[in-house]
Amino acid sequence: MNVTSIIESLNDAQRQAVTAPSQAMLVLAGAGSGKTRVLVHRIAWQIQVEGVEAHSILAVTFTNKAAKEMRVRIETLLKVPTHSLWIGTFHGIAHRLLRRHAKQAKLPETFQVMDSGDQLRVIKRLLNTLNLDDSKWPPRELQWFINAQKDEGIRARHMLESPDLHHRQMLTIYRAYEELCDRSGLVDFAELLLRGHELLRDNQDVLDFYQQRFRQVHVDEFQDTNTIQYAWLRLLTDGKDNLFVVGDDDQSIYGWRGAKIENIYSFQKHYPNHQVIKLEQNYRSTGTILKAANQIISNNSGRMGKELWTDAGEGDPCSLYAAFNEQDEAYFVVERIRSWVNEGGLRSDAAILYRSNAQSRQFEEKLMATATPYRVYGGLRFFDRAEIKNALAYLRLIANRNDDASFERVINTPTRGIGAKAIDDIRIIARDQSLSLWASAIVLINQRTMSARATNALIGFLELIKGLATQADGLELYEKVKLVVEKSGLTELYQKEKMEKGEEKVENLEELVNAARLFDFDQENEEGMGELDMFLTHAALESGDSQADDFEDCVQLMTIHSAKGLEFKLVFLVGMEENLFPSQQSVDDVSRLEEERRLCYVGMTRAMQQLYLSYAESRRLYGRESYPRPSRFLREIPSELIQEVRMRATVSRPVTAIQPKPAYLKTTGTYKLGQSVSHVKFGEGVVLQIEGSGAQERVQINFKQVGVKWLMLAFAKLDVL
DNA sequence: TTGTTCCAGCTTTTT
DNA sequence: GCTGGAACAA
Repeated sequence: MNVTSIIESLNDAQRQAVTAPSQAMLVLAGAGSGKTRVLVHRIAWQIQVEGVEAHSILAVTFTNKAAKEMRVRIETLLKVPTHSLWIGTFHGIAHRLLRRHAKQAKLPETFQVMDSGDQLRVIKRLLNTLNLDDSKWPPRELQWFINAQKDEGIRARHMLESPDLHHRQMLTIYRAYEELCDRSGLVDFAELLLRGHELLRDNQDVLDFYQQRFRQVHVDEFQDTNTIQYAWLRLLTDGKDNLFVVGDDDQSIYGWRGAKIENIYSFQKHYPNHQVIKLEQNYRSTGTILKAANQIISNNSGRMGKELWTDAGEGDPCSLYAAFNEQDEAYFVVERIRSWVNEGGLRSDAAILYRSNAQSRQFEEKLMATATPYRVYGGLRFFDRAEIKNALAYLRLIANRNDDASFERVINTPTRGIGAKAIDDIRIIARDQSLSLWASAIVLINQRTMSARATNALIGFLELIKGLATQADGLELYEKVKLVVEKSGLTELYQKEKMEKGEEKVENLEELVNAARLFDFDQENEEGMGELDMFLTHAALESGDSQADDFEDCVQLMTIHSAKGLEFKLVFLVGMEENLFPSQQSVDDVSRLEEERRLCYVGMTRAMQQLYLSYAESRRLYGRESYPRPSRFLREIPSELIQEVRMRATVSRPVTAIQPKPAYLKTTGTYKLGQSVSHVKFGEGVVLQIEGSGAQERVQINFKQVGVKWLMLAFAKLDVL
């Protein structure tokens, strides 16, 4: 294989980074400057040219998606499979180490990974057993508190007893939570990292082994690492100067979840022999878009300093639309997308980016009304769905009887006559005798204190689990899943549920069986884990796409956060208003405001050809009409880069007063209550309500197939029947 | 046990 | 103003 194929397509800075001799390296890669490319080629270079074994290379990312993409790209470049190459997320790699060295990590061999939903439930239950009022101790806050401590590497026993009563109580709960997790063999996400760090820190032999094994350690999105992740990287590369990190301080947008942008500065201190390479040539956007983005980000302090440029030409100016209200904003955006599509553009090249999820609705309604296919990112993921979690809980109980979280989840799902009283009794025994719920249930049965009926119900449940475990023995993975789905009564439960909801749940359960069938055990197989354990881990660590692949050409709707790393020809950055973007909670804190500004920078640099910015002069928020000021970020863009768009004929409008409805805009009178109508997409229905007038006129229709919906008359293609 | 009502909360998200 | 979850009633 020849060396040129690895470096020929690279620019000077990229090539320098890729071919540098082994040393600590910080690659500051601006948006669209070929960050992943450098990482991929660097690894290929080391294997191909430096003769480093794939086995001795570690590459860490934040998302499974990024890890997968990197592996595929390396394999494509090298034209060989790279099985022994360790590429994974921080959590995935930590998990792998903990499995291998469970004993040294002081974990049971059968430990299971909890996702954040599981964690929240465990905390709620814990508050219950501690007889604490969860309105006074909000579970979410506690979850946040515990994770924040763990992210900083702090265990309950490290924390000082504080005179502050509130703090002391938090500490007590943290301690109790740790005990409960230990007893149940459950490990939350933050714990994976913390344990992973402790494993290396406290076991010199393990540390030596991996330090020697990994000749090269690569990290993607380094600006997003938190304290414990960086500490872990440092242990692994201690004294070896072999840490290669790629990141962009200007794209650090996860400070609120513990990411430490400071790690970039610390890196330079901790690895004094490091080299810094900046990638500033951008291959994505037009010159105008880059100039605007550069201007915005230049308002931040303490940057490493970077300025994106392109030789691709200036392109069109950015467009700014001042909408009358949020409806008008949505109308404008959807109209622009329609003309983009009419001119031959793909819907999937157009993205609507917003600061908060709640903003998506307006756009969805307008897109729906114009029958424009769209896809909203975010929301429930496959493995997060209640029916899937229930099925998984049965499987987890089969794998580990002590998994209290799962036990509690399914003991009465579907209902089998085990009421709150019985469950309470079990909890009390568990608490008093430090037993798992499973063991406590057996104790409770033997006490013979319950009614015969309750006892039988409980015995029935325990027998069911035991029976499933026996029957599952020796079956293929997918057969086990199928067995559980059918015999647990879940399918039956959802079949009885009315409407499409239940049907969908049954389908999801079938999909779970299918997922198990397709589960690539060999590829994921690690450290001799059982196939079922591996599958359960996979479900926790990789929650799956929120939507099945949709091959239809769709407009993309998502938050700016989730757009990071993506690019679109046509981008709408909407809701550019003070208190929305930047968000209310960020405006009085400089560092948070700067993070909002970085977010704005991230949003703008998603655009390849055309960037539209918009704000509404009036917006209904939490049921209240507000008159926000345009976002300060808009003022930070030089006016010569911006073109104001006016859609309406109206030239000016008093800023203060609420617009009286012009007399010429009145209800058309075509639609009456009870009128039968038909819609291209939704079929036949009956008009229930009419509201607003003119362009804002909406009708509520009860469709036979899809139920009640509000439609904008201006767009809805309705026929009177 | 189910359906209803009430009430808090309301950035951003991956693992 | 809406939504999801919990408390409550039947």
